Amino acid sequence: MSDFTPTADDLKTARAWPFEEAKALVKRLARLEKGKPSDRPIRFETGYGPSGLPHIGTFGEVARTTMVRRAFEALTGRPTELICVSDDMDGLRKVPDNIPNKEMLEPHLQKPLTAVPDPFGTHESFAAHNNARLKVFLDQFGFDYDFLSATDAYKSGQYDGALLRMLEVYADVMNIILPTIGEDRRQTYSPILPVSPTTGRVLYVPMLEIDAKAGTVVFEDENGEKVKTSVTGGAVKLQWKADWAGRWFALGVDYEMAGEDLTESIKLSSKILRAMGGEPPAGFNYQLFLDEKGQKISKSKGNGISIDEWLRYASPDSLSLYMFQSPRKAKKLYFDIIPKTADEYWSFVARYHQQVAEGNAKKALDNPVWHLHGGSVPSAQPPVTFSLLLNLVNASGTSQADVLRGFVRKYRPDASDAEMQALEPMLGFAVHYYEDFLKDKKSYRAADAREQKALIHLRDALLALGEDAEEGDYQTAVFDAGKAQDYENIREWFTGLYETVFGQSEGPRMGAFIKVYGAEGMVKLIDEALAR
RNA sequence: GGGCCCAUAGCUCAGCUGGUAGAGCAACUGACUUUUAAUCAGUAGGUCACAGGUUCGAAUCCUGUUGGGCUCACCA
Repeated sequence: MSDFTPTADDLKTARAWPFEEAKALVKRLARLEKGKPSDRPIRFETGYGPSGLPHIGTFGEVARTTMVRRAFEALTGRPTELICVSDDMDGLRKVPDNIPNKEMLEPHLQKPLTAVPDPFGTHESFAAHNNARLKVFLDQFGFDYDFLSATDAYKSGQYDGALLRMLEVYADVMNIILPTIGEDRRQTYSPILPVSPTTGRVLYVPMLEIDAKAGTVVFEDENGEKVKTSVTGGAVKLQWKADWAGRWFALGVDYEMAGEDLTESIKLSSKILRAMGGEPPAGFNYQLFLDEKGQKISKSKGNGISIDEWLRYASPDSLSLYMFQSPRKAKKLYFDIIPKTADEYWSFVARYHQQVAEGNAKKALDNPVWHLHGGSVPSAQPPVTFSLLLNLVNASGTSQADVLRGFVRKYRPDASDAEMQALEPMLGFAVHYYEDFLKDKKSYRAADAREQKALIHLRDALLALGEDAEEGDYQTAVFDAGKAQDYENIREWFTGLYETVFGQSEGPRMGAFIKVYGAEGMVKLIDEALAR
């Protein structure tokens, strides 16, 4: 690690967007605290609908929020925390398509997800199952966060204050929300959704009476009976935008970002929060992802890239880099950018260490990798780029990590153990990429008469040389084989060799390749080519 | 139609408290000539979407236009 400690001045002038966000947050706090800062942790939040599986947007949101968090910490030195809230008290609206035992969920429609049994049979509820999956997902990337179940928050009384406050300003809240919804819905709308004491379902019914002092509401239950209930302790939950405002109020959220599709919701929730006497968190709306053709990526269309696909070909760090870049711009997310982003990541790492060594703090703070790693940038870099590795894997036509590793040793004999270690994950990515995209593009042709002779010549030479010859000897053998057939331009022979043996018109430097791949292995490849 | 966001080299982006356009990759040329890749050296490539305005000076600020994305019933 070549970390450095930026000066206050460096930090103040840092312009990378996480710093801009951090500064906006500082302003918010200054306004709020009026010169007497508390020592409470500054709270960052991300929220999830628990019915959906974690996806690339989930990663992006947590990664980006974490970048702002780290920038804020560096800027202010204040303690922070990130709360990931799962909205698991929401009613089950419909049975998802992508689960087993669908029929067992039917009777539980409209119940809070924490009250719906787990169709996978592994957890105590459907919500618990999805929450566990979310946590595994986040942990896989090493995110630092505190998980909060909305159901727990309601039931434990953590939201009670917000609920009671909501009753006090009920009329204002209604006035804010009603103009934004349809005529029909207005008649029955309520920001407060009671849970039916008889059926356990989340009810979308109007409040017949409200007693802010007592903290109670009256509504009509599904059986037609009027029920009076306290709003505390999980007897009711808040609906969507009110829920967001209530959560901000109850948790004292200081920072939250959201996709731009939620811009309007944020505005409305902010109004509600202000009506309650709260101050909306800082944050911004990041843009959605597009596919190669500029179409919006949606799970139903199946276009674009999933997070699993990205991680099959490149590291989580490279994905973080992608998330760092231009968050306000709708970005195209498709396969071609993966190798590029992977290489860019390492070149930023290299540049970062150079910037630190030169004492150029401004540049270092602008460098994406500072933000990806919160200032602790790994020092060991792989000795080759991903695109070189792809060339190698493609040229050699091998998906054996051993052979690739050998190649890299040849090319970069002075690579340290740490560098070779950093190469390891990259080898797997390259092999995947080769197998999925490059392998099928190979097309072998049969050798013509002259090429056959030359190949046989080379084959015999290799057998004679055996496994222990020098790289140069192998290289010479290849040339001799070509010269013996009187190729006027030796390049022709190489092209023929590549096309018949490797199935492409370009290939690896032969001497090095044979040394690493083994003379015997090469003989085998030649035999295969001769048999075509 | 209203609101919000975006528009810089082929690609991905940087440049934003206004001061003669940058990087990486791709492309091209050359060197090594025992090919290719790599490496090294170099070249080319942009009226900063368009049009106005403010200014001594605008990619940068303002207005408008065009193009793209999101959003404006319900659900989250």
